[in-house]
Amino acid sequence: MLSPIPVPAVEPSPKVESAVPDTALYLAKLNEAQREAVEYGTDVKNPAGALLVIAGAGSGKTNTLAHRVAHLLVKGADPRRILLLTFSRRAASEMTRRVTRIATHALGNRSGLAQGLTWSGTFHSVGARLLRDYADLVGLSPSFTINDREDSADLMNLVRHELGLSAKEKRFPAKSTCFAIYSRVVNTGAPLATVLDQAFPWCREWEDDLRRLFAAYVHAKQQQSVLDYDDLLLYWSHLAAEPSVAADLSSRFDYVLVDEYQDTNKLQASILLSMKPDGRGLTVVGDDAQSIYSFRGATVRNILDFPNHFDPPAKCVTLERNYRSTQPILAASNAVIGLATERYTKNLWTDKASAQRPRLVSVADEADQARYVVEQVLEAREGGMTLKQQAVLFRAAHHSAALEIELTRRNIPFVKFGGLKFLDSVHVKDMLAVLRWAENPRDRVAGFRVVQLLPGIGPAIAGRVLDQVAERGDTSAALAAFAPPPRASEDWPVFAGLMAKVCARESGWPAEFEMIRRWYEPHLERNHEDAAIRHGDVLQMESIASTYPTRERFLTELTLDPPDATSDESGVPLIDEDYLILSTIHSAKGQEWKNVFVLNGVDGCIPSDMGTGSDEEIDEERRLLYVAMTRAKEDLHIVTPQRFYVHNQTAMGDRHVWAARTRFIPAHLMPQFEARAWPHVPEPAAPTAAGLAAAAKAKLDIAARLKKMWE
DNA sequence: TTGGTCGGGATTTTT
DNA sequence: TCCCGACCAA
Repeated sequence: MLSPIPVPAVEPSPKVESAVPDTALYLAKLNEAQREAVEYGTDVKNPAGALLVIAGAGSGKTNTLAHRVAHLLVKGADPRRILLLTFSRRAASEMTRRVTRIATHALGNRSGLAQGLTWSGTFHSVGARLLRDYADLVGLSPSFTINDREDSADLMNLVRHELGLSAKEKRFPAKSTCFAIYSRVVNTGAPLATVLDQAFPWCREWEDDLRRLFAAYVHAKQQQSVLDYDDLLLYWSHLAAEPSVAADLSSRFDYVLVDEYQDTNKLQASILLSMKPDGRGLTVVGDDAQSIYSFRGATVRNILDFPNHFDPPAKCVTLERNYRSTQPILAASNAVIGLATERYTKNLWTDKASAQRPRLVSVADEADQARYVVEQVLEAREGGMTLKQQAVLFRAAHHSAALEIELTRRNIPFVKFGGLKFLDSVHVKDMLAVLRWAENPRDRVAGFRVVQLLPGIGPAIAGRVLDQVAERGDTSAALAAFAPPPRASEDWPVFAGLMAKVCARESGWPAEFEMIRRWYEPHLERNHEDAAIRHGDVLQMESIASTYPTRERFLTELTLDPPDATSDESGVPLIDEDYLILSTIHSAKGQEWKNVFVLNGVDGCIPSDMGTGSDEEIDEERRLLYVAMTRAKEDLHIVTPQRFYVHNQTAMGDRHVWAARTRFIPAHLMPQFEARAWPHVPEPAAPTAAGLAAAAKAKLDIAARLKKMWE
């Protein structure tokens, strides 16, 4: 059943409209192209066709988009009928904050309007919200739960065992690989065979088994009423393609605005096109030179082909003026991206002059790289630059390992973005599994995990418990009736009692979190050496939990938008404390710092030796370096260790390799950089005769001393 | 059936 | 280095 869309309660406000001529203060601050992007087709009674904004790095993209939204509100658009799709929730809240600020200037005390901007978030989170509204219609239980990547891989693994694929002679691909293949097929819409050829050639031989596995996986998800990330898009796209629903769905929103459009995939594009088939009210913003998510199925074609999806073609505005970086940094970045095989749609310029070219620093190894960064960071701080204004970027999360050790040793606080997540730790997952199982008793992965927390219960008995629960359709009753093995007889009734209370929502949210935590504590102590640190995490989770209104909201939002920073184990720095930023290049998207260090500017890291298969992959790695470089406002250091250690790779004897400077900075680009070696090696002074004699004497002395040890 | 130990193998980036 | 499956003892 579709609920009618509420009529906007916003009364028209002629006073405001007439008080805001085109030269309004907030518009006057924009440059010409930005203003064009902000003002295009904002007659609220008659939204114009699609708009594409190509916004180069540092060209004020977020600001422009925020102004456009604010401008729409000023012109009388209903904030509840604006859909704002951003890349992360962090980007969404940043956007809301700016819109509020701009609207406050323009609207005075009516700025509360921006609070009504409730439909903003990632494709996935918006998808989840819409699907709860339309759950009945698509045959979903409204209490469906969402599996994160690990959970999805676990489910894939359960299914794989059931199909007997784990007992093959040759080893079947790992569960996470299976899931990655599945996900890529869904997101690109390409046939399995193609995906295997292009991205997973070493799994080619398993095609038939994989197809069976995926069919069973889909079946299992439906049985258990769980969705994975891809399902949120997949269900949404099917919903939007269904004529009877499509009209209702698309009429919910007058304006749809999408940020970081270069990182959307085919599925996401199809959703947009079915929501706004004629493009009216649709705005997408992005930069084809910053597309770095093709491993997730994103395709630059989305942004390049966008205009011609519509008739007449979408209006295009290009923002080419860079407000972020100094001229030498921008010149070097342009030179790097200029070597791509594909030509990009714009050339960035700036008038921020500087004499300092980006530095290309050669160091001996990763240890020296870490020391160099620390020395430079501290020096900049001496010069008045806070740690927060500086960032260290790298291709893969583990590249910062040596640096993290050095920072910890020197007591320099840091926060790391990307890589291992809060959610990936076992204790966090254990707690979430209890909640998820209570929320959705059919969620087998969650139940399987929870039941096995009890000593004396392993996979076999856990399987039986879950079968009982499924049979009865009532978790509390099934658990109460279950006869546990002797070893678990003491723990069992306590556990069954806990689940009964949680399932019945007896204590309510968030009180039940504390109840579960108390039950979990002894198990945590028993299973982990470092229980104290983990316990701290669980307490932190408890305080996060209390900020959500319901259990369902907590679960959904935590899986779709987990806290993405992990920090040094010595303690999470307080918000107002100063700390250095460490981040994967992917997680640095959209951000900027005064002083930026790029680690491991060598072949094998950038480009990653995993991504050198095809020209497309190499170009993506090149864009990655471009993204990293264009984060810098004033100073940029690309560090190239001549020797670095190989992690997580088939150790063919050698634990390290001799590395060459990244191929993206060939010799003819060197004039763009200031090359230097660190530490500075002074010319060795020629030994004097006296010195040699002294050395010879020392050698003898030492030899004598060593002998003496054993006398 | 559980839970421990042992050995072989491993593909980066995230919603 | 860490993860996963195989194997074994209780």
